[in-house]
Amino acid sequence: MSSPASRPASGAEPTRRERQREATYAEIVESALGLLREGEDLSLRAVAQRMGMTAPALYRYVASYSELVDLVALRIDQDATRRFAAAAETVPASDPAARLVLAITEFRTWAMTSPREFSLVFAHPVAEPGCRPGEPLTAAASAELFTTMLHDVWRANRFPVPAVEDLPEVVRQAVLDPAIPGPQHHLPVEERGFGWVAMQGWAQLYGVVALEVFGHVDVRLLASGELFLSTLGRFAPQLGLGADVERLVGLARARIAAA
Amino acid sequence: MSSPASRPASGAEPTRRERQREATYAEIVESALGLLREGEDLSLRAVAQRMGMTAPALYRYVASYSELVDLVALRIDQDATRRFAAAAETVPASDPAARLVLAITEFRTWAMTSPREFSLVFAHPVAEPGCRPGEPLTAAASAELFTTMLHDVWRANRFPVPAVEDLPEVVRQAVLDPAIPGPQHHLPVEERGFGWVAMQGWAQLYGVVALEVFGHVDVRLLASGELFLSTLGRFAPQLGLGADVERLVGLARARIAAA
DNA sequence: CACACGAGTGAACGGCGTTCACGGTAAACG
DNA sequence: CGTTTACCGTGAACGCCGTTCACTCGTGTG
Repeated sequence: MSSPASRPASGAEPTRRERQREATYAEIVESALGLLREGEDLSLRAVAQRMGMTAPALYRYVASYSELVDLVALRIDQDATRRFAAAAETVPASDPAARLVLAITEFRTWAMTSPREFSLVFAHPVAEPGCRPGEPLTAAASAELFTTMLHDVWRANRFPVPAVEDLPEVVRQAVLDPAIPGPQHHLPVEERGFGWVAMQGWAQLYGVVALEVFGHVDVRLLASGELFLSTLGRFAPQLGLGADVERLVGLARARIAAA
Repeated sequence: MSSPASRPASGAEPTRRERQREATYAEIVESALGLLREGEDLSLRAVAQRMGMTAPALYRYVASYSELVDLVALRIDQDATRRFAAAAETVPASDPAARLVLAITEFRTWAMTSPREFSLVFAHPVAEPGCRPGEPLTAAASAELFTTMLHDVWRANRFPVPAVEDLPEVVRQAVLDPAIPGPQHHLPVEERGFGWVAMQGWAQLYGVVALEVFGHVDVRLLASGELFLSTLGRFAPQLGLGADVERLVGLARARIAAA
């Protein structure tokens, strides 16, 4: 059954074989990404062929096709998150609202230009038979980034968040023990209401982007991104950014136009 | 290439062969639905076997596997829409807001209990390689239903909608010539701003439901539906239902608890 | 009656995920 | 040093898939 590769844990330098193995892992994911980028189907055989190997050999590294997909999805999420962060960096840290807006605008642009990658990461697990909702995806780097950036906004302007004790029971529990890593863990208990606002914001963002990517929006509206922008404009005031809405939406519009 | 079945258009009664053919069509879709319901994989061979036929025979009815999927998705959308409408009917037509809320709550419940059907209809086209965003899906019965119900709310309370001339250029064009059939077509031009509100509302609803179905929400929050309810509560005021929010959210909460 | 056409079949092709028995090569050990 | 062991990769095979093609019925039409 070959347990998931006996990593040296914290042992000293990795041995030759281990380095080799790690390199092959990387090449597998890289090849898979290449396939996706070129519009090819993602399959074990195709990945193997790209590496000059045969499909069964890949089973020394992944237990199944779906594990390969998970691996790739994880990597896509990480790469994309780096890209979102880079978009935010184009503006000084003293303007956290602008950074947040640029990052989520980049999220939308990325999703529109890489729909297959997007759906792999964000709409993947449900297509297979015999799966129930629940069990959140591992790919959460982007969610953590957005939460952190929203947290920066909150640190700057302390927009109002619901009191923990006013939240419904289940929500309170979820907020007090967040499933996704991030800055919420370090918040004092009284301020954990922030997490609830973050979830709602994420739902808004994800919703409009998914709707656009999956083709449920009038084609003529897609390029302009007006639906996305209006969602942005509607949510910003809840983040204490009411006075800044026009500037922020303008920022997002400019970035969309530039893409 | 056998154009898509030479229907008798508006000709008198259908001939024997045509009735037979129509029945087979129906049985194909029915068998496919059965497979989905039972958690089996959807495949031409499986559908054929279920009907006591062989796979190649299906090519007399559908041109390809993906056309079968489209057919099934269309049917799922229709069935589900009937279900949403039935949920609305449990409350008098004099209370359009309650009807709308019950319908979309049923939409969420349906999506959560039939995730594969949901993703077939609402997250389908992007997974295949070589497809660009755009070209909206045919499955739009549910969208039309929700728009109509929102329109009923608007007729009752005339909540404010943006003036057509205030809308961005592309939005105005889309609103003046809607892609989805519905009551907007019969609206006087000055009132077409309603369509923009409808799209935004649909984006909200779709977003939170998709997020939940695709497992990007804390498991503990799923059953209660609090994220959905809070989205509802946040959007209702924009529909001139500010005074009614508690009642409407209560209605939705009760229906979720009952399911 | 003869004809044409529609529906359905079986065989086949290439591709897929996956399993398995087998070789070779590099590391690990005495 | 030699030997053992563990790992990496192969080729063949299985059963599934979508799809094509030549073929056979049986029915409806002229």
